[in-house]
Order: sequence, then structure tokens, then C-alpha cells
Amino acid sequence: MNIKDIAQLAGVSKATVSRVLNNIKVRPEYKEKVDRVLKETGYKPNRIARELVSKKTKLIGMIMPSIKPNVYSHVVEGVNRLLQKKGYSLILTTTLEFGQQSSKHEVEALEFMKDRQVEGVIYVPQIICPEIIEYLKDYDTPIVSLTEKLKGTSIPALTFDDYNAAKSIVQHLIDLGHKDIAFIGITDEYYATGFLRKKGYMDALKENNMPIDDDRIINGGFTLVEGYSSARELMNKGNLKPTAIFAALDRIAYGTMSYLNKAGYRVPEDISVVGIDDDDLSSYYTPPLTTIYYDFVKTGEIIANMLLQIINDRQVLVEDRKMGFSIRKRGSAI
Amino acid sequence: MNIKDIAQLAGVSKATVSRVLNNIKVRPEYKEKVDRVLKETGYKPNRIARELVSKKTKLIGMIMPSIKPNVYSHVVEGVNRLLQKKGYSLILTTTLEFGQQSSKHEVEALEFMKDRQVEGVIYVPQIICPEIIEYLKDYDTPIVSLTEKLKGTSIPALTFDDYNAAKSIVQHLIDLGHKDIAFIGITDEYYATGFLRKKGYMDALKENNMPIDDDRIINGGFTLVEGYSSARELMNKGNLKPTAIFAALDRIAYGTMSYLNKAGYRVPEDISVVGIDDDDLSSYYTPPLTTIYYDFVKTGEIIANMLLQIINDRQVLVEDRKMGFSIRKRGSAI
DNA sequence: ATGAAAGCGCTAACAG
DNA sequence: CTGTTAGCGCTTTCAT
Repeated sequence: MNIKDIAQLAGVSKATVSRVLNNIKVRPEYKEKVDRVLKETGYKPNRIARELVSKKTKLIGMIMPSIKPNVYSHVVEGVNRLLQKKGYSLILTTTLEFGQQSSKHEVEALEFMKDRQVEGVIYVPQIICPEIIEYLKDYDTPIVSLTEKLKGTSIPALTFDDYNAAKSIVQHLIDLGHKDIAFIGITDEYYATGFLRKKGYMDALKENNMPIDDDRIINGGFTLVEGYSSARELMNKGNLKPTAIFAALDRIAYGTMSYLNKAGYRVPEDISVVGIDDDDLSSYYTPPLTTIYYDFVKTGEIIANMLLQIINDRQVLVEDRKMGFSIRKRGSAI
Repeated sequence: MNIKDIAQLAGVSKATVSRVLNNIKVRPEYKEKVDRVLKETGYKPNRIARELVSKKTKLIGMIMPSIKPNVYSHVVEGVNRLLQKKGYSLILTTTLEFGQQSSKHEVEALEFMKDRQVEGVIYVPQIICPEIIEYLKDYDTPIVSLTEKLKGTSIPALTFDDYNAAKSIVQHLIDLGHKDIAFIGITDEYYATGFLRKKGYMDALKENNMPIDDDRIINGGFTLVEGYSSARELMNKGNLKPTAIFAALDRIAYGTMSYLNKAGYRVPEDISVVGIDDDDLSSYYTPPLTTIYYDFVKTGEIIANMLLQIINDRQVLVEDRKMGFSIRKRGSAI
């Protein structure tokens, strides 16, 4: 069943049917006739043919490390919600396979999206290396970046205020009276979650005239398991006795608390623990985790909106944005 | 840059270029020439035009309640992984909006996928009502169902062995010596996670000649928050003193443990708690949760494979399958 | 093996 | 306002 069939059944030309379909003025009696045939046949115009003519696919690509962490799935939820509302669909690609990261995967994914003829892509970079920046410089599909500003490109970015978030939560620990605060974070190559959060930690200490001790800083991975081993590493270093630990991610905090428990420390009585992200479980954990909340669903909606803005208004300059945060004071830090 | 341009640059006809592109035998010198032009120009054939001719979009739709729970995101990961490998892309739609469920959403989503011209859909039903079954009866796009067999349709399904999983974990509790085991589950309208898991619980008791007490059975929701309130409801009913609680989902178990803690019970010393799903956090929880493990990533790969089988071989009868499970004995049950 | 031409299902330009 | 026609970019007969 195609437009030609409908035209014949209604006794008009294909063009007229097309006009009815696209709400273009048509003699009322014709419109009525066509509408009736449309209803009777349940005809749906072929989307692909339309796409071929209009050069629009109403497809948006999203590239991210993984959808598994809580954080990401909330973002996807937000992106999807907004996109659906605006008539677009989401094509997902994940770049983190079996825990392995590589810039090759990212470029492949980016290339794939072009090939797939998406109208735009939401890119959540994993590792930012010169090759990717170089490649992105002449990426000719509308693109926005989430979590990191891609220096050297003009790609609009939506980032999180990780520096101030980290600073705030450490300040909270300090306000609580802690004098010996350790940090379990991620290597600096991860700018936002790694470098910025650590910098927030250090600056909070500095501003309170507290010493910064490299022995109290661990740079590990971002999984729960790695949080566990980082905590072990920290606690077995000389005879440190931190009264509080700031973990760069809730997941790391979980791993940390898991280790502390096993090692016989009580949280928060012996050691306070805080994180960032406010994972779904954090408020139900034992003890409930003090952490930083970001509105990830909204984040998804905003980044999707930024992209649609570029797509529908290519000359407009889309500005970078930064998500705010709020602190959730709960039982894991006293 | 289109195929005509390439043809001109290479001094051959469009047809020849098309043949080179599709690995159809062509005089070697032509092929070489075309290949060179292809490389020089970086030309990529227009996918949409190809789709229009071939009537294949290489698009697969997936409809599910939400991607947020751990379980689902792992499945998506598996689906996506397999699909990418086979050259297909995934279009996601979620039907659970702001905690609301409705069959209207599901039908809309199903309709949307057809309109999107996907080649097949992976359907994770939420609530199965007669209208949806009726609608599905003449759904003409290849479709498979995950988690539930859709009775009244001939749609192949991949399900979980929830009945035996529940039975096994309750048996484990019994083997541990528990005589008073309560159940916090989901309403029966959810066949697999609700009805089947409860039936597994009851049958395990029966087979051990233990009484089934309605007061010890709570039918609640499937969120963490609801797990919390269900636990409260259970523990405040008369003067029950269950020594163990079987929660139908890990998430419910988290909520349950959270309540128990707040109410002054120790897990597992006072009350053992077990769940089903083996969420990412379960082994790191305090105490580590005893639960049932399903391989969700593999599940995703299998369901995707079942769908591709139908798509590529429409006459073949694809058989229903059931995922196995294994029990993870950890610290939350003693 | 190759090229000319038709056609996939639709929209848009052009006459009328 | 309507119908005819061309054309989107590709694949696929069908002669050659």
C-alpha cells in the first residue's frame, strides 16, 4: 500500500494525497475523500522515502562508555524522554567493551553515527586524546558533548560543576570537625571526575589551612571493585588514621565502605565516608550515604535540547552550560 | 558527493560503481579505478537510498518499562553488543513514565516502531492486558518477548526460571534452619516477578511441610521505597517474628534491610534477608546479599539472536527459551 | 561484464 | 488549487 494506491482509491493525484498528508491546503471535498481512504486503509506513509527526499532521519545518536552505571541510565532516560516528545528517536552506542577503553572505539562509533545518517550526536567522551580532538575538528554532523568541554574544538558542552561539588562536600566534612580527610579518586586523565574533583578536595583543604598529604590521596579506577582495593591501599599505607574519606563517586564509596567494614572499621563512627552522584541506592544504604546530587534526568533533557537547537538552527551559537548540584547530608558522615 | 559523481570521476557507469560497492564481479581494472576514487573522495553510499531500495533499515526497536534498573541496563548492553556485531542498530523506547504504567503507552510504542520501519522489535511487556494481546495478534513486524510468554499470541519468548529460582533460594533458607520465613513480593498481575516468585516461595514451604501464612506475605511494589514500606508493614503486623525474609527483588531487599536497620533489627543476626537478581551492588552491600544470579547481558544477546533469526529466516519456527540461574550465597542469610 | 533505464515511495517545482 | 513531471541516491533488470 503506497501513496499511488491511495491516490487511485480516492480518485485524485499522488500530489494531492501528499498534500493532505502534509496539511497543505486542498479542496475540502478532496481532503475529505482522501481522509476517508486513509482511515479505511490504515495507510502509513513510507518514512524512508520521506527521509530520502527531506534528508531528515529524525534520528539522534548517543555515544557513551556504558549505560550501566546509574548515572548514565538516568541521563539516557532524560534524553529519550525529550527526544520522543520532539519526534526524534535515539540510537545508542556504547564504547566501553569488557572494561576496555580505546579511542579507536570512539572514532568508530562517531563514524558509525555519520554512516547511520543521524541528524546529530550526543557524545559522552571517555578519554580525550589528541587524535579524537583532531578527528572531531571536522566532524560535520551536529554534535554536543556531555561531561567534558572538548578543548580545541567548538563543540558545545554541558558539564557538571564537579570542582565546586567536591569542594562543598569536603567543606561539609570540615564543618563537621574532621581534621584528617583522605581522598579516593580517579586518575587525572579523567578531567571532570578525576582532576576537578580532586582539585576541589585540595582547594577546600587549602582554604581551611589544612595540609595536603599525598599519602592520603589515592588515584584508582571508577568501579566498585576498584573502590574496594583503593580503600585497602589507603588504609594500609603507614599508620594513617583518617577520620573521613571523600570518594569521588558513590560507587567508589560503596566499595570503600565495603572494605572498611571487612577491615573492622565502623562507618560513620570510626570513619565518615562521602561520595558524589547520589546513586539510587545511596539513601538506602547502611548507613545512608552523604553525597552530592545532580539531576541526571534533567541533564539528559538539557543536552538533548542543546543538540536540537543546533540541528534546527544551525547558525545560532549554542552556549556551553553547567549543571548545578545540591548536597545530601545523610548518615555516613558525622 | 553521490554515486553519480564517483561514476564520472572513475569514468564508468553508476551501475559499475554500485557493483564495486556491493562486491559484485567487475573487470579488475575498473574495480581498481573505482576503488581509488572511493578512497580519494572518502565517499560513503547514502544509507537511506539503499534502504528505500532494499526495504531493510537494519534497525531494531526495543520497548521496555525503563532502562534504569540494573537488570534492564545489562540486558540492553547485551542486546546492543550483539546487534552492533551484526550490523544492526537499536532504537530504545521506554513505556514507564513518572512511575505510571499504561497499556496505551505500550501500544503507542509498538505503533511507533512500525512507523519507524524497524525490522523487528524486542518487547519487554509491563502489564499484560487483553487489549495488548489483541493488538499484538496482528502485529506484522517480527517481534519477540522478554520476561513473559504472551499467551494467546504466537510470539516467541525468552523467560526467566523465576519459579525455580524462588524455590531454590527459599530452600536455601530452610536448609539454613529457618522455620519462619516471610515473603515480600509484587502483586500477581506481574506474572513472572510477582506470581511465579511467590508460587516458588509457597511451594518450597509446602514441600517442606511448613505452614503458609498469609500474614507473612506482602504484595507491594517493585521499587526500593516500596520495599522499605512493605517491610514496615510486615513487621508491624501483629507480633510476627520471622527469622528470614525473602524479597522478590534485590531492590526490595535493599529497602527491606534499610527498614530493618532503622527499626533496630540486625541483618543477618536477627533476621536473614535474601533477594533475586544479583544487582551490581549486592555483593558489596553490608552485609553482602544472598541472592539469585541471572546472566542479563547474555539474556540480551540471546533475545537479540532470537529476533534476528526470525528476521532472516521468516519461515523458521523460533522456539521459546528459558534462562537458567545460579544461587549466590553471601552474608545476608545465616 | 557493462551501461541505460526503470523504479523504490515520496515531495516539490512547474504548468495549468 | 490541482495534476504532471522530475528527482532524492541507490539497486537491479535488461539488453548489449
